[in-house]
Amino acid sequence: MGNVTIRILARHLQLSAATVSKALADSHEISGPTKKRVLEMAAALNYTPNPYASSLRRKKSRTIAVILPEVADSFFSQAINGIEAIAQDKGYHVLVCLTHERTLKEQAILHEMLGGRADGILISVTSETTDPASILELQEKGVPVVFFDRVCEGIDTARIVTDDAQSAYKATDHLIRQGCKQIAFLAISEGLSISHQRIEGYKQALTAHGIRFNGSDIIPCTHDAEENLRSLKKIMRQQHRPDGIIASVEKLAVQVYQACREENIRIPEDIKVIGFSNLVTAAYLNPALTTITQPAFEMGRAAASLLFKALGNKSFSLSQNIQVIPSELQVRDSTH
Amino acid sequence: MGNVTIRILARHLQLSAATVSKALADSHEISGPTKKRVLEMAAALNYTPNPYASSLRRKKSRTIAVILPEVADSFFSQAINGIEAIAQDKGYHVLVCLTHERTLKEQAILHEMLGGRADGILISVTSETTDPASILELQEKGVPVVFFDRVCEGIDTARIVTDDAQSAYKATDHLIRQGCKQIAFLAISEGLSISHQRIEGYKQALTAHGIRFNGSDIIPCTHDAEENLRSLKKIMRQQHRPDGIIASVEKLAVQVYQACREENIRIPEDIKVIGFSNLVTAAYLNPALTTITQPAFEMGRAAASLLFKALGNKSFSLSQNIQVIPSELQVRDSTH
DNA sequence: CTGAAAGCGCTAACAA
DNA sequence: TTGTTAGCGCTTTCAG
Repeated sequence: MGNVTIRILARHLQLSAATVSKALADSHEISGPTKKRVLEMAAALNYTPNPYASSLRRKKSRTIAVILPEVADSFFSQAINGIEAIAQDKGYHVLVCLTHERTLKEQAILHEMLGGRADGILISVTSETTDPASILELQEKGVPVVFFDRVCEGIDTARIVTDDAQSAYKATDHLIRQGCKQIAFLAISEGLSISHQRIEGYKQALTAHGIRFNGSDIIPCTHDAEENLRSLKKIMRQQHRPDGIIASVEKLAVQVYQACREENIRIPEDIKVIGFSNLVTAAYLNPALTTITQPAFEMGRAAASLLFKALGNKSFSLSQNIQVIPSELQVRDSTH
Repeated sequence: MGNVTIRILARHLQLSAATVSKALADSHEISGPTKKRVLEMAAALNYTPNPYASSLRRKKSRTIAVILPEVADSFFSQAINGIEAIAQDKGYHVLVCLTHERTLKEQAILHEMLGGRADGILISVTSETTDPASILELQEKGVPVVFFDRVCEGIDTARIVTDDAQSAYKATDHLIRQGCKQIAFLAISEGLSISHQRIEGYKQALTAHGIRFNGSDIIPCTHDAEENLRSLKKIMRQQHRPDGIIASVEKLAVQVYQACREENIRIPEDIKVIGFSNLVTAAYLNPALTTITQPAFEMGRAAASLLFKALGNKSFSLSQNIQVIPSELQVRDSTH
C-alpha cells in the first residue's frame, strides 16, 4: 500500500525514527524547530499513524468496548451517544458489541477481550447472565469494567445505575393513589438485578399501602414480542383483569398499548399504564404514557467518565463505586 | 501482564511458534494430532490472541467502522443492529464513530481511518458534507466505502438507499388525495442527497396533480429542536397555514406533534401529518402517525453484506452498485 | 509436516 | 537534543 510510515518520514527529514516518533508525540525532549519540521512533513506526506503498531508496542489500544444486549431501544441508543461523546473527547474509540441477550455470546465477547482489544469495558449484561467468571477474569487481568444499568451481582466494581427500587416504588405508589387495586408488574428475567430491584420497590409500595402482594401479579415476559403480546392479551381477557400495569422495560409498554387496542381495553379508564421508558414520543401517545424516565445519556456519560478515571489513574479503584442517577416519574394521561 | 502468547504456548508444547500459529489457524500444513495438542493447550492456558499483533502483521484489522451523524434516532439504532449482526457473523468488530452532524469531525475520523484502523467503512454522511475528498482518499488507499441512507454525490461507490424520491411522491400524493391543498415540506439540509431526492418527489407529485410548487412551502429545519419548534409554531399561527405537512425525518415529525399541541391545532382535522419515521410507537401516537417507514435494519444488513463482499474479494467492484430498498407508506389516522 | 528467521510500524531504554 | 537498538506478538516465507 505504499503507506507512509514513521521511517519514511524520518528519511525525508534526515532524522531518526525515534526522533520523529517523539516529535509527533510532542515530547519535551525534542526541540521546537524539529517538532515543527516533523509536523510539517507529516502533513505534507499525509502521514497517519498505524494505530495497531502503536497498540502492540504500548500495550494499550485507546479503545473501549461497550457490551450491550441490543441497541434497538431508546435507552441503549441514548446511552451509546453519551458514551461516545466522552470517549471521543478523550481520544478513545468505541467498539460496540451486541450480545443479543445471549450469555454465551456475552462470554465469548468477554473472553476475546482478554486479548487486549480494549483498555476498558462498559457492560450492561444480558437478562440471562448469572455467571460472573468471565468478568472477574478480565478484572484480574487489570482491565477495568464498569457496569451500567444492568449490573451483575458477585462482582465488585463500579456501577452506574438508576434508582430502580425507588422508581418502581414511586410508580406503584402513583397507581395506587390513582385508585388501582390490582397492579400487574411486567417483568423481564428475574435474574437481572434491575428486575429484582424494581420488583422489590413494587412490593414495598404495596405493603406500604396495606395491599397484599400476589405472586401471580408478576408477569414474566420474554424477548419474543409475539409471545408477550399473547400473554398480555390473555391477561386482558381475564375475569379479574388488573386495573393497573407497570411495564418494567420500554418494549413492554408498547406491547401493552398494542394488547389493549386489540382487546378493546381503554387506557386509563379500564386499566392504568405506566412504563419504564425513554421514548421521546411518550407525551404524544394515545393516551400520553406516564413514564419512569431513565437518565440514559447521563448514565452513559457517567459510566464512561468513571471508566476513564480508572484508565487514567491505575490506583483509582472502581471498587464500591456505585453511582445512582435518579429516574423521573412523568405523570401523563395513561394513569389519570 | 504475564500474558500468554503464542511463544509461551509453543514452549509448553515443545513446538515452534510458527507451528502453533499455523495450528491455531487450522492450516492444512499441520497434522491432526498436533493441532489437537495445540488447541488443548491453548484452552488449558486460556490463550487469547493479541488482535493488534495480528492486525499489524497481516495489515488487516477485521474491524469495520460505522460512521454516523448520531445514534439517537430509531433509524440509525436499527441500522447498527443490522450491521452488527452481519459483522459478528463474519467475525468482524464494529467501531461506531459519531460525527454529531459536523463535517469537520467527519473528516477527522475519515482521515484517521487512513491509518488502517478499519478494513472497510460504512458511512451515512452529515447533513453538511459536501467535500468528497477524504472519502476519495480512503478509496484510493484501497479501503472500501459503502454509503447507506445519506450518500455523498461525487463518489463512485456502493450505496444502499431507500427510494427517497418515490416515497416522498407517495406521501405527497397521499396527502393530496386526502384533500390537502397546501402541503409544507419540512426539510433538513438541502445539500443532502436524501433531502434533495425527497424534495424532488414532493415536487413531482404536486406537478402530477396540477398544483403549482411554491418555494416557501419547503421549510428548512435545523438540528436545534428548540429552533425548529419555534418556526413550526410560527407556521401554525399563519393566516394561510398549510393543511398538510411532510416531515422528512423522524425528529421533525415529533416536533410537529409538539407544535400542534402547543398551538391547539388538530391533527388531522386542521392539518394532516406524515413523517419519514421508524418509530415503533407510530401506531400508538395521538393520532396514530402516517409514516414512510424505512427498512433500517435491512439497509444496515445490506450495506454490511456488500462491504463484506468487497472485503472478501478484492476484485469485487463496489462501483455503480446501488441498492434501493423501498420504504413503505403506512397510512394511519394523522392523514385521515 | 515442522522450524528458523524476518519483519509489520511503532515506542522506550539507553547511549551518544 | 538526537540516534541506536531492541522488541511488542503475530504471521509468513523459505528451508529442512
